[in-house]
Amino acid sequence: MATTLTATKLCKCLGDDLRLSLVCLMDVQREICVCDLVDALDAPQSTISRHLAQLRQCELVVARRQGTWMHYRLNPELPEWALTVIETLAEPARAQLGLRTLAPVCC
Amino acid sequence: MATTLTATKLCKCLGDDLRLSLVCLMDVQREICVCDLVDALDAPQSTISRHLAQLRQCELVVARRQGTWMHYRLNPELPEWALTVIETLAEPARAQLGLRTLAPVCC
DNA sequence: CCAATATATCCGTAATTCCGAATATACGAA
DNA sequence: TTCGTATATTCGGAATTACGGATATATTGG
Repeated sequence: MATTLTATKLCKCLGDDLRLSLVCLMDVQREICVCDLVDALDAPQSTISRHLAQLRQCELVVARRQGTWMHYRLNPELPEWALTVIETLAEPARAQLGLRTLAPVCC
Repeated sequence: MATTLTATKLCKCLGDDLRLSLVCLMDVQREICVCDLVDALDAPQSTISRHLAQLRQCELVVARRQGTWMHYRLNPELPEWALTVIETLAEPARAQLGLRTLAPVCC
């Protein structure tokens, strides 16, 4: 059920270290596939997948299937304000979370 | 215990309708006192106060006492990025939350 | 000191969110 | 069809957060 993205929902999505990491990584890299996310962030696959589902449900990200792989990226139809928030947070978040820009392993 | 404001913490603070409302109101009005907040937002006083305490603890807002009243405002020493996020969210949030610009009752 | 007002904190409970192992599903290749 | 890989979903329990009535604290005025 695709609900509209509200300010509160966006913040809820970004108010979690793991989800914020996911979003930040997608903000730099155009597209990332799940396996890369799984080994970039130190968390079990099911956890990553669950958070991705949440981001999808809020329409923050979209997925593209390529064979068995799923490629995620920020929803290109994100409202202006949402994108601004994400990009504003990207830098402090990267520092806070110690995100290394990841070299794509798979695909 | 004043901890540093991280991106995640900011988002957690803003990821709640009531707290987002509080922050938005402070973003327009320079300073607001609790009683005005209590009757602007439809919630019991203890709830408002609890959320204000949380915002204070994250150093998102600061309080000034004037007699029995407490005046709250956004922390003027907020990092740039945090302020940008708040101001970016202000408009969509106001729409989402149906915030009327409140006429100060007390003080 | 006492009363009144404004605000903060406590605390038990309810609601929400999070976790990750297990399991299911989707797809390509053989 | 069967296997192997990639990803998604389920589900029960743990952890976090939210709620609000009751109560505590702070301040002013008498």
